Amino acid sequence: MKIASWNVNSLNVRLPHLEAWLAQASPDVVALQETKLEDSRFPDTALAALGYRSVFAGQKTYNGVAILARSPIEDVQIGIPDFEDEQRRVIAATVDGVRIVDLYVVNGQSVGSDKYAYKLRWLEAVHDWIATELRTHPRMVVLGDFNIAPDERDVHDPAAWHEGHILTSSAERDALRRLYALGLHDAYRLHHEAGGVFSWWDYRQAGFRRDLGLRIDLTLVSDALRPLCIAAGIDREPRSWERPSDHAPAWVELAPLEA
DNA sequence: ATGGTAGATACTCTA
Repeated sequence: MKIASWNVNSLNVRLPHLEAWLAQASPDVVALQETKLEDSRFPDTALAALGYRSVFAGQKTYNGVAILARSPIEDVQIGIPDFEDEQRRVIAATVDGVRIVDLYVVNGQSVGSDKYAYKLRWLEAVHDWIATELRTHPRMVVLGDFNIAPDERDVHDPAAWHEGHILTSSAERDALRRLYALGLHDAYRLHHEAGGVFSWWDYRQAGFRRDLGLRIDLTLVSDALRPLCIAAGIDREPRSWERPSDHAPAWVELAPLEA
């Protein structure tokens, strides 16, 4: 079972990229972020033609998340329960017995800003919700654009991306460690100790050509799934295509599950 | 070097 995450930065623009990548990578489940589409405009018919069901929670201009799957998608949850938020950043559902939690984590703008405070509040709410959710769904994958680089290996220039910068600040990394403490494991790191492999490159300053990236798109597997996680990776290729998203797809492969 | 580019919307915000 191959499960992937991709921040497409406008599904309206990136539908051809998504279609091409689905055909070549053949994932079973895909979590999308930054679809930037109202639900009435979601291309569910085009995706169904490729064999994918879809559930989605979008809005105009900003945010927007979706889960695509070849198998039936059950028990869909939109947003964090008991956390008021107009921004469409969370969708969860069960596919083939695995709870999929798709997150588009708040960017945070700059350390100390109102948006940064919102990011930390939001991460706290996610933590408390996931803690509860794990009790009923021990087989869980939490994935998406985390907008946090876990450690120095995930940053092209740790001197520039330090503890006072968004995406690498101490408070953000502490929030990520609190998710790990629930029994969630960075699947990419389980299989790759070395750093220098990234999932996001700024459009500016020829970031991709110079490989000035960060690894901020993560797939976390629960304790129960960890022994079944047989591979993980980041597919850089779509970032090199014409008019790309600024993010590349990240994926994990799970061995077949017992019933 | 406080810029740069991209997307959506409406002449600016977010990332």
